[in-house]
Amino acid sequence: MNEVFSRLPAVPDHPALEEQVLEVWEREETFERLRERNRGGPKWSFVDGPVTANKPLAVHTAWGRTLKDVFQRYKALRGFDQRYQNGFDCQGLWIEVGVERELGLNSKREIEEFGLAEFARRCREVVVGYAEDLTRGSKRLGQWMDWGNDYFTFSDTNIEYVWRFLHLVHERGWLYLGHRSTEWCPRCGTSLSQHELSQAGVYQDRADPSLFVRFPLLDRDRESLVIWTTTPWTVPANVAAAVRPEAEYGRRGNGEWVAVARYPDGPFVERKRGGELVGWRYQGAFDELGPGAAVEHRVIPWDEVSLEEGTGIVHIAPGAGQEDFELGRVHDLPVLMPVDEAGRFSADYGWLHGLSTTEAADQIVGWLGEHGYLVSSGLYEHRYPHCWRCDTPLIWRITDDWLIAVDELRPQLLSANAEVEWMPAYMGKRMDDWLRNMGDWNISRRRYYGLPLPFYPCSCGHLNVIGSRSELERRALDGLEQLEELRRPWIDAVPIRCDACGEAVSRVAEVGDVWLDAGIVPFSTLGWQNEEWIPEGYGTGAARGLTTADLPDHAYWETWFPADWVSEMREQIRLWFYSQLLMSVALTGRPPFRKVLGYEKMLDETGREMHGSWGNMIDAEDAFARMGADVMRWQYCAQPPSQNLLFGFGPAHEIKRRLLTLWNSVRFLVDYGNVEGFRPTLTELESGPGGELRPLDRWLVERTRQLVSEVTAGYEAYLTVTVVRAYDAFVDDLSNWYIRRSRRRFWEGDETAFGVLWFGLVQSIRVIAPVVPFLADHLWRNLVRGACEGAPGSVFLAGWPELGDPDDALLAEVAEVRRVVELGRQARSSSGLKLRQPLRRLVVQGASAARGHAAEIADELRVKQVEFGEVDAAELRVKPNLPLLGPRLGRELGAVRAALAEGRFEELPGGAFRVDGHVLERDEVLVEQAGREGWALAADDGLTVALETGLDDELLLEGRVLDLIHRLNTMRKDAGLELTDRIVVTLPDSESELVARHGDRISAEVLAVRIESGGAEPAIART
RNA sequence: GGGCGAUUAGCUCAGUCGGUUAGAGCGCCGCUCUGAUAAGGCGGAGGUCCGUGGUUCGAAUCCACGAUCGCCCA
Repeated sequence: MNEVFSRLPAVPDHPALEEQVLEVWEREETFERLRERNRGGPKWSFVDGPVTANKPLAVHTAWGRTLKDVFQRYKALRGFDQRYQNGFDCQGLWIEVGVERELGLNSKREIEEFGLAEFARRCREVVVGYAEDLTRGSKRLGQWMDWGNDYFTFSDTNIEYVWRFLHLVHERGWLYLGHRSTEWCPRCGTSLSQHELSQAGVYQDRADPSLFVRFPLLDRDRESLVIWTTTPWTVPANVAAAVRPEAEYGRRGNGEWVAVARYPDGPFVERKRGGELVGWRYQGAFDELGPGAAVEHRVIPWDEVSLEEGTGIVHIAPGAGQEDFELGRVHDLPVLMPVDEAGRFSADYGWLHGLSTTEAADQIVGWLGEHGYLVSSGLYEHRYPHCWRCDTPLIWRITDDWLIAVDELRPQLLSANAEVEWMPAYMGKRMDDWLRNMGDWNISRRRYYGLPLPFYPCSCGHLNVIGSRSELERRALDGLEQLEELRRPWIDAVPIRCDACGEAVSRVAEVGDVWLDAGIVPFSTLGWQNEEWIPEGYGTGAARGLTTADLPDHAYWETWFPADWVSEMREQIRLWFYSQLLMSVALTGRPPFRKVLGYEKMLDETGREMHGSWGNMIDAEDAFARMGADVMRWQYCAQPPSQNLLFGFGPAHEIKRRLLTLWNSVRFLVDYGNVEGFRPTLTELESGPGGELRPLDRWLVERTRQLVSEVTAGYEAYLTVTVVRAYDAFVDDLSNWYIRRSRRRFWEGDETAFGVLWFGLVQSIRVIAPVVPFLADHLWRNLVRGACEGAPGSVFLAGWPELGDPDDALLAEVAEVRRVVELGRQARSSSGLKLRQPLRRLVVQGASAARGHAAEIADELRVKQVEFGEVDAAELRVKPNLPLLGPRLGRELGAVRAALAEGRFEELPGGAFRVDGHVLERDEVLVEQAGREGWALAADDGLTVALETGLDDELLLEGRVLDLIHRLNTMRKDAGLELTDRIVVTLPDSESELVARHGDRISAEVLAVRIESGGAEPAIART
């Protein structure tokens, strides 16, 4: 016999099933057909943030990719035309540092010796390799993207678009070369931008030396200033000491001056206002080494001097600290910069020459001690910034960096951000805070593999900024023939003619911040201001041969910009979301996205950070193999985005069990549907199930409607957690109410029940498909495609169910029935009467809506009769209806409550009560019943059920029948019989009364063709 | 140092507009069902709702202060 549905194994093998589905998608070009189907439909624009191509897919990245895929799939099911362009981030420190490590190079000098051209080629190879890895992993995750049509930020096209932006920035007068103190990574040999410093992991706890240093005063005999520092290497750069003018300072017996507030116990032999100390001159600790000797060290005033830590006298080294530098400008202090790009002391510093800032620390402390400058030293634990890439502690150096002034743009940025809908909302506030407080954008990096800054400053004072490749070619004096890519080292060999004086001028050595590369994406990939559409025009420079992406024309940009939705982790607020916003506002005055979904951090399942070295990192491949992509996706989607995700195999196990309920429900339909020859009707997905619907059937249909409307609302709000929760609740209702209540109908072949169950399952599979695409499509193929003529081959080609609004009254009715049943079970449980023992009667009070479902309740609780009415009980419990009585009685409520609790009330006709001098109307109280002999009661929220516990011979006999049926069915199972096998039952003579009175029932329940008598124990045999 | 958020059962978290006996999942214990069975159902133990004070007839919920943790900024 040909079965309509394929049988399902008892437990799904997710990874195997997913591989199968991937093959089908590939073979049948399901994704291409979906895109074809939606072509010309309304547009939904999503722009994918570039993923750095420097490692294979990680479970962290898979979170974001899942969210992107879920909403793209949802929108596709709703008929939206989409772009599906994936992107890779290909330049910058991430890439460089990885290659540097791989090549065993450890400084900029070694990279230059290795050769920049070869270095660039190696960087490209790494990007190509990881782009392939990431693509493979993302496909395995189920992400539907236009793979092969990706954007790569190292393409010349992308670089040109950034140039164009920088050109405009220069025209507006926002570009400048800043001479400032910046955070500097001595290992990488470059400064860092403010937003690089804002990345997670930059500020780390760290124990540094804590030094109290004495500077002898020049004009005051045997007196000195005491300062405090945690960076010994900055002491040789000291030029001043700052005091708070209005604070009080005191001199100790040994001549040391400190702030009184820091040492309230004194004793001090002399006290002065800080202002009186200003101008005092002192001797630097390292003056004899050279640079310090030429400096006049003096005391300066500063209102910001902290009286919370240190000595209240602050060591000022403008060459080695940010505030110091700013203060130095105000007071016109000399700048001593003791260390070079690599953080090593320069030749001017005598015996310190060549030492790094960390190597020098101990020696400096020793030297200060030996020469009488050290008061004391120890260790100090504090948060200190580290390089986001190589973890080296940062230092401060004075550098000339290219910056974009943001003050003029700031108001526009703020108003643009106000138009963006952020989810969760607090992330929008974070962006707002950042925009209000951010400083100018440092866009230069002294590195190699990155966007070449198109700046050509001429000695005549004119700054040439090149805005495009053609402009470069037009103005080039030399080197065009060797220009492989717009990249170092090739571009450095192309000097241009200065616009102002006509002299030859070279490019600056710096490359650009990676966030320029990423921020320009909504322009460079969509063809902003591009006159003519160029097929495969994006694959230029380093991206040549890697992608088939076109460079579209401006009309296309107009169609797809701004993005309707973007989604990345919270960190991107100050990174990609920011750079995009700034570039977009500068170029167009508009925000580049309408809605943003941000999400928090991923941790391991115990709440710790995942670290390779801690052994708690989960490899994506491992997760695919052991939990499967659907389970991973479910785990991501079940997570409120405003909270950290605790990811792991433990939660995965739980999810598998939950998905098993769905699986079991489908399996139930498949098994019995096959047995009974059920054939679903495709049109019923639109029209609703056919046949004579019973109340329970109508309930499942309404419940399905409710699910579709809840899930739709969840997707529309970009909240997957709502979707997952609604789905979970639905499956529970379908399985534990509809199927359980209807079992008998299924094994009697009730077409209507099959149709209704099929309807509920299929509709639910359709709406959960974006979250678990593999499982959903697998089940769709079984339940619909294989069973219905002309059915769409994939759930993703079936559109979205349009079922209308649910009937809330019916849903509420059944909810009440279930409450009654739950209370009934409680009552049974409390009286110790198991369900296999039938009981005579159940009385229900306070559940009028459930009245029409008496038969269901009776069956569910195995009682002969259900009555609705007053529970006649020994004790009446009356509670106040607080929302009504609170406002009415106010202060007297307490006494009334107490009186009710103690039973001091009088029942009045019509359901009212007299209590403590007040008359409480019927609706102002909640009445419950409690205990009476021979009854088991359970009550909750004004609903009471009473179960009659008395047993008579007939009930006892029926209990024995049910026990026997149970026993025989267990024997069937133990014997491994099929659901349809018929048996002969042999029973001992002691059971003859059961057979005589209930023989037919027993036969029907255990599928017996006849019952024989004999033996000492019941036995069965297959016929 | 400044800002934001959090603190509820052993663990992870819900808790609507202030309302009656504060819930769920997992884990634990017991029971139960047996035609979903490597499942399902019910019950139990387990709570100083971070602390203190205030507002209110009534506070996990609102306010103030404090503690601890996290995040962001410096």
